[in-house]
Amino acid sequence: MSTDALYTPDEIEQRARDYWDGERCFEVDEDPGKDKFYCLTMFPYPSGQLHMGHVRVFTISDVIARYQRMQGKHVLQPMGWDAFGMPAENAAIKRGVPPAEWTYKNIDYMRGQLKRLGYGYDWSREVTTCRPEYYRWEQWLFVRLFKKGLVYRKNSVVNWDPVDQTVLANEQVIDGRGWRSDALVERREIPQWFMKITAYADELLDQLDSMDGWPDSVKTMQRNWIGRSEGVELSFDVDGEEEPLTVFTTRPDTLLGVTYMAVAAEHPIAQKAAAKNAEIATFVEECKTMQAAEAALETMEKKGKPLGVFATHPISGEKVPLWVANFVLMSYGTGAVMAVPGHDERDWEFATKHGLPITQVIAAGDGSEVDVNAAAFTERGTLVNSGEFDGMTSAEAFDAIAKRFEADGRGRRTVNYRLRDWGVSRQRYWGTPIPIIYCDDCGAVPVPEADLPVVLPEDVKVTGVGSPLRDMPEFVDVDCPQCGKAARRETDTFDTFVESSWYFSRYASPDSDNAMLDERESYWMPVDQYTGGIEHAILHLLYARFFQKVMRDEGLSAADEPFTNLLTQGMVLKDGAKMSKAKGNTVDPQELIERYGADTVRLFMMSTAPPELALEWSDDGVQGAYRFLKRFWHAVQTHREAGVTAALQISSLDDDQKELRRKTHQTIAKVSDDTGRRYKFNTAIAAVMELLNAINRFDDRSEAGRAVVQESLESCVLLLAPIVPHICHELWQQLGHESAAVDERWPQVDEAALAQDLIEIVVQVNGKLRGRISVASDAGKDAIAELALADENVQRFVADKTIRKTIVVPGRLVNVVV
RNA sequence: GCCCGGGUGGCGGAAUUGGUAGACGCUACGGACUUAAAAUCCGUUGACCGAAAGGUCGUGCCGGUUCGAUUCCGGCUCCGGGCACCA
Repeated sequence: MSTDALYTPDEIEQRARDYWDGERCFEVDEDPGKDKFYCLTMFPYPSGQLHMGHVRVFTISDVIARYQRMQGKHVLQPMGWDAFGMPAENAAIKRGVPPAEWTYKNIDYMRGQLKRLGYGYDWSREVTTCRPEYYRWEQWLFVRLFKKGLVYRKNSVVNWDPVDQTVLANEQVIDGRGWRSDALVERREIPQWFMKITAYADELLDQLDSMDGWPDSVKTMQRNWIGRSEGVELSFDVDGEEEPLTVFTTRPDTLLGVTYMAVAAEHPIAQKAAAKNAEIATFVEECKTMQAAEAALETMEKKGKPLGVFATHPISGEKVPLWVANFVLMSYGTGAVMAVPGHDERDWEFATKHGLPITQVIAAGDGSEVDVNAAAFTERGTLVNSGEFDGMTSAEAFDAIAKRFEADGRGRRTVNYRLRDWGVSRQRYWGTPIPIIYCDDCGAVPVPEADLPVVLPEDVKVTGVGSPLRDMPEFVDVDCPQCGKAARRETDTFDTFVESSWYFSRYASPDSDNAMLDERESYWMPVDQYTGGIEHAILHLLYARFFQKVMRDEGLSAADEPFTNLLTQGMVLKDGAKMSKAKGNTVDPQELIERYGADTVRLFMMSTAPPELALEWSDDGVQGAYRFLKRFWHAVQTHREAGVTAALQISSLDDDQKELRRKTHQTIAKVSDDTGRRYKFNTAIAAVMELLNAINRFDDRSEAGRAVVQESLESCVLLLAPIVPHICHELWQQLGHESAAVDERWPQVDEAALAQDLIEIVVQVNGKLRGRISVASDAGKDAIAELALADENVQRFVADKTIRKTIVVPGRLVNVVV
């Protein structure tokens, strides 16, 4: 074989890229006459270089985009940068480089990597969130929401590092200590800004029911996260307190089983008791060293102390002891809970540990024995030991008790959500400045629209202690926009989830400098296909849905939901663990691209596992992908070297030619379904590999034989074009086409080519495989059964036994039950 | 702890609606080509029994439904993701 027929990915991929760039293939306008398809990937944080997880998700999305383009859709696939975040500050602390400089340098490098991988992005729409042109609009929206009452300020808990005098992210707390200082982390309450996502809780919940394009697992997680529960809010009088203690319960039917109550360490009742009692004071102090993360809270040892204070049970009138407990949080609900140890697991454990009484007030609905001293009985049932409510079902008692409280004015039915309002303040430098000015006279005043954006100074020194913004008088010292008096600018920045909650819309009008979104938004939104990591199933995807509704209600969009279809991909693992620098098990995509080319990397990623599953990295698997591309390349070269191919004459094919043609069209059908509907690219690739194996085995150099091979090879090229676009671009031309593969339509199945005279059917006896028979594809059930029984091996198992039943599944199997 | 996933050969995985378990690829082994190596090509490859035909077992564990279960149901177990300041 001549040298120029060798597979040389470097040159081939360069030529394909030059063509796409030269023709501006992936730049799209808003053409109302065309059927749009908006294909989006969760944009990356510019950490420095692409990792395998990026390569995987971007390739999945690019395959879908290119497939949709071959379906004739007007496809938008944009790319941008989620550019604010902690790593830039950490790099700055470590190397003294300003975060902005570090970030922009990373973006430039990673953009080059993305281009080398051949993704079909419309780079003219690139969005970078750390640019004032971008973040000014979220400042603008924040001010609008402030005026609308959807934004408010309240105290909330952070992890405080007493040595570095700084707020730590949960990630920076390791075993309860600061990651840099190693100091014991404290809970500290500071005033922070919140967005009222709870105002949209019901809509966020209800709409999930009609989101057919989302995986059930993600919808279930979001439902549970929102956690809507109907219950009753009721109050207990407390000895020596003016104000009654209010609690929420979803199980008012268990009310007579309350044997104690628990309040948070920060609760005024606990504080008062601590002032009088050293032991309680010590315990309350101890509660401060807890972490803010819920996982830490839920897994820690449940501790408490009796306060020596009693509440009066609102129905029985009995005295109920109050405890202070480390698992009750002041910031959630009312900071107090009623405890029913007989019918709640956590209360049961706490009561057992501290010798508190356990009372049964619910009996099993089916009358079976219940022993609440052995374990909490958490099911609903029939009330016992509950005075006038005895004999009611849990549901009846719920109503009766709720009514009683409503009549007394001591409580009310209410709906409670697990979902909490979104705290958007971060005590960090590298983020969007929160557009608020604090005035001694006017309070918190939003920055007027005309003064936006509040630009983040980029020329700073980050030390890791305190906030750089706070030390910059030119940033902090401003006049109050309302009264003109000297005032102070807010130095906190937004949670970076704010930027990622609306970037998908900004891609439609990335250059709009007089509006957050313009009329182009209505052409592209909602996103047709959104692809990203399953780790974003709740937070990012819920915040983005919330923002979409907020933008809709501000008249910026007509869409209720931002993402019609969602695909969540698994992680890339090596040796069973997530690839990460910390574990030292990363594989640099750049090295592989340089060695094998982008197509090999893309092919390996798509062929080794379906998108949703975790993908186990394998160097040998990459080799296998490379080998396949070489075989593919050589198959086309071998075919070409035999000269020009004549037109295919379908009517005059022999059996072998028909068989290859059948395999070709079976493959088209399979790959179309796998790529277009199932998103199982691994089995799509396996099917094309099978077809190529069949082509290589097919040794018919006749004119008709070569025509069949031509059709098969062309099918392979088009079916693989979304996955390995560079090699397919080249091979398409080599197969004699003037047009570019990127502009071709997806191949169509010729149903006639699929027809088969004889099919194989499996014969089982008592569910065990005993033989195979060949039957006419249109044979009736009786004929199939007769043939099955005639099989020699089947006879061995049936011969001397009575046939009780014969099950015939046409086209599949026969099962003889003896 | 709570919520959501997952567990199939030596490995990644396939089996789409309850119907042939192991497609396709990798590894390993054997062979061809080569002075040699690389590359490439051909063959074998779940375990066990058997010369073969063929048989027995087998999809994390225990149990159930069914003519038939990797698939459905109940109970466990291990691994992963999320848990509101990693992105």
